[in-house]
Amino acid sequence: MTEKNITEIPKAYDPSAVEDKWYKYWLDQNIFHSEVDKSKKPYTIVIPPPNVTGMLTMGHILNNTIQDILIRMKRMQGFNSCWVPGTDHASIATEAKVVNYLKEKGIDKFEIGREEFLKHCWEWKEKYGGIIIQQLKKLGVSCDWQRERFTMDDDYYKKVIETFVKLYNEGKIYRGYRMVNWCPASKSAISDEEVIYKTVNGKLWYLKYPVIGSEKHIIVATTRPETMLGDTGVAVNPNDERYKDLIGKKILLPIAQREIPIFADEYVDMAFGTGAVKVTPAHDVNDYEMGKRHNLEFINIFNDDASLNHNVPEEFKGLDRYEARKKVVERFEDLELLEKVEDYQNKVGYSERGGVPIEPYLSEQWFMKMDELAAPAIDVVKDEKIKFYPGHWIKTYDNWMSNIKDWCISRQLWWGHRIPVWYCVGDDHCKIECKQPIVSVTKPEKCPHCGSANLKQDEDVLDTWASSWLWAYDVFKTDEEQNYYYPTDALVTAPDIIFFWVARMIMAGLHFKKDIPFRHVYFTSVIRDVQGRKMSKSLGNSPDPLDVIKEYGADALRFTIIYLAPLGQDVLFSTDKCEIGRNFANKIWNAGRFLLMNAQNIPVVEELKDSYIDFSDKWIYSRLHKTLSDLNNAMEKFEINNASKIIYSFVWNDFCDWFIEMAKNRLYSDNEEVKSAVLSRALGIFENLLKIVHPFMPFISEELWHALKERKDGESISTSEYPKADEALINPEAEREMEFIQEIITAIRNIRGEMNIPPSKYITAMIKSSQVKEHQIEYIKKLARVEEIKVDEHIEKPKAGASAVLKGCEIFVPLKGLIDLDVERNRLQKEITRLEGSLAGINKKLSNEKFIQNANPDVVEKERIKQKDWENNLSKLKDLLEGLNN
RNA sequence: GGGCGCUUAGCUCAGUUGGUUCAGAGCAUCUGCCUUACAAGCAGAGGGUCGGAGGUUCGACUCCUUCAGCGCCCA
Repeated sequence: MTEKNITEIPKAYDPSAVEDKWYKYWLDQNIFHSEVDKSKKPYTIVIPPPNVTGMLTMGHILNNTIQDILIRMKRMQGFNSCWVPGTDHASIATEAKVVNYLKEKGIDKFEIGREEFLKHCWEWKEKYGGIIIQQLKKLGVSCDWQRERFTMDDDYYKKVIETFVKLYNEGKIYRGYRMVNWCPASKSAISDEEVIYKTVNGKLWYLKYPVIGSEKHIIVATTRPETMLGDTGVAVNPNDERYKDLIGKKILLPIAQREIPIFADEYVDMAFGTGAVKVTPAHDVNDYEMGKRHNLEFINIFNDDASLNHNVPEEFKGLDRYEARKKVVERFEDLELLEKVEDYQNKVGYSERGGVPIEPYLSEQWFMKMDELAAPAIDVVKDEKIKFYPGHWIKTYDNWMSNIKDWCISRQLWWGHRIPVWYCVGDDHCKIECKQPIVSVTKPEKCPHCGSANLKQDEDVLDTWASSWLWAYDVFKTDEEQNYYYPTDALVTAPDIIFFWVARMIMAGLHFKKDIPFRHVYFTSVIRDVQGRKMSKSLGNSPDPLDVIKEYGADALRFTIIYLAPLGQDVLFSTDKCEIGRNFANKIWNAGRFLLMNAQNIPVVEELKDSYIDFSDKWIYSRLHKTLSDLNNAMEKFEINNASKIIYSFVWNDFCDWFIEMAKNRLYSDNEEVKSAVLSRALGIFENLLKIVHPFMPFISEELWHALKERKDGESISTSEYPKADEALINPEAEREMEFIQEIITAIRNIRGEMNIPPSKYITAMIKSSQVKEHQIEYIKKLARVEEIKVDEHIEKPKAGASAVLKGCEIFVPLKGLIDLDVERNRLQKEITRLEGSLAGINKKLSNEKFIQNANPDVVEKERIKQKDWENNLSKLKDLLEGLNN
């Protein structure tokens, strides 16, 4: 990169001018690519794969910025950083999109058949699959794009299939006719975790069922009257006196005209409704259990789209479940069997993807046995072999894992990993054994039992998570790579997939790789709008991250979102908050601009040693190394939000507000050697500053890093060495001295502010002290805009003037004719009041015998010193106030 | 019903092992400034007694109990 003409450096940082340029540079230089290198320690992250056809959201921005910060920092610290990106085929979501798309064109999935449909899916994937990846690049993430994976890549696909076969052979996968959560929209089973419970305002219908051989009715309450067509019993609690005499009798089910028993079961809650419940074993989980206990009939009344099937009276056949509900209620009214209707709030399970209420539905599905897989996975989290951030997620995880149920892994979909099971359709020679499924990675030639080649593969595909649970290691293709990169170091993910993904990855890792999949799990904040509502498409409250990047720059967005996102807290985000990041970028830009402008006229030297070093230099080194040390601590605890604040404060407060301002004195001096030393040193600090900033704001830091000096081809701040904290350079003495100067300057500025003295007016100040040293005076002059300073232990307070009392000194600002006595009295009085308050507290404490006895002697001593200092200051202030009144 | 989290300046949030130089930051507000890096800026100021109650302690925003409100997860 060539030297820039400084006059060309614009006053305001323009991200659009630099971001694309550097991203291309990083890719061209292959900086993000990692290869196995046994001489270096790996630092590995696998991306939580976004849906292949998804769009970038603010959640992705937060999540991926965090990962990039970790990866970039480790890369600079000498680790072999490897961040594997990729996408997830998102079986149900993608299939739904394609189905809808085809429907609009008048094409039906089932008419065109599986093969043709899958072609459309792949086309869709090719068309939209790259979008989110391209969007991520705009954010500046340093993924190893050569390693980009997709959960349906050929080799990954094969791993998923092999895993199924392996687990089947271990007896952990079985097929069963069970009640599952059925999504009538996608016509597929879904897992428990894909059911979202919503509170809805419904009704409670009280239906009268006539008891056979009696004039009596038994009244049952239900939120779903249409399911009565599948009722095969009525249950009451055995202890319920009201119904004791009815147990064992039968009722004649209205409409269906079926005789069904009244029986007793402990499960029934006597307090709910009438205490008698209708039992529909084929369409309710609890009823299913009761049905099994009492040998009831299981009558399935629904088709796979939740319309009524042939098991109901003619007039109901084909009706949608909600139409059927209306009609059942009408019929009960006609029959005068509707006792009453009440408003009722209940929780209804909705299909996460289909968006419609799920139907408990009996069907043949594949399940995975979970208890044995879960046991070791519980331990590694409990023992903190895997650490969660924030830690409170451990309990949630533990609770779920300890009550884990078998996992329904089959989906009645086509887009996904087709279950590697074949069935013998056979012919006349089939034997009993031919009914057994043939489980095989590749298609078997023939049935092992009867020899028939007439085999049919299972129509279903696997749940998406049954593929992505292998992500942590099967993204690495060879054993060598897996051995090197696995276990990965950190997983950064949204908390809502803790069960879907995190838990299952841990189980897969432990079971198949005999090791944890990652050492640290960072659960990100949830991004909300300023009103605290979740970002959602339907609310339209979710800004398009690309628009935000366009307006503020990727660095600004990255920094802002991190700055706003404390560990374990939700983030209330709005686009205009990106001013935080934009302004910060601009501040860094201008600090650089200032130094570079000076570098035009002042020679920069490489070798500085200790030439012309003064306390302000020592102080900024001290601050730098304290910052690095704090930063390390924060990052170790994954307090990334805190880290961003540490950086912000160092850059803005220490470096810009104080160090640069003080450096100006010497930069504008006549001594060329001093100027050169000061500027060179400032540039050195600034380069370190850029490195600290880089993981958070990669673009601007790269741009300025190159502007600082001539760099070799291919060099990048990304691969430069991260500064190490050096405890020896943390200098308490310089910090104390600086603090003293800062207090004096602030005191004078305060007087200026309160007296409304404009910056253009220079003033005189007197400092009564024995501690102010000669070399400090110029700094005080410069920063407090003072023309002349007198320092002496024996200075007398001038007649008309403002004053301030600090530890170790008194400050007087003569203001003949300018002083407003009332303002000055108020200033002093305010300070007196404050001190008196503090002193009262400390006096009380020190006069408390028990405090003296029980408190740590160091604490007592500290309090005594404070007491003395404050008393001293107080009496001086009182004298000053007194003097003012005379 | 079970679990988890939150309640600190007008707003959004920090506050590690309990000690009035930790009651703090950013934004917002007020005042004065285009001071030759930055008005996307500089300097100064006002503003909270830390949800309520009780307890432990010489001492609690910080520990315990309880109540109230808000949010999330699971059943």
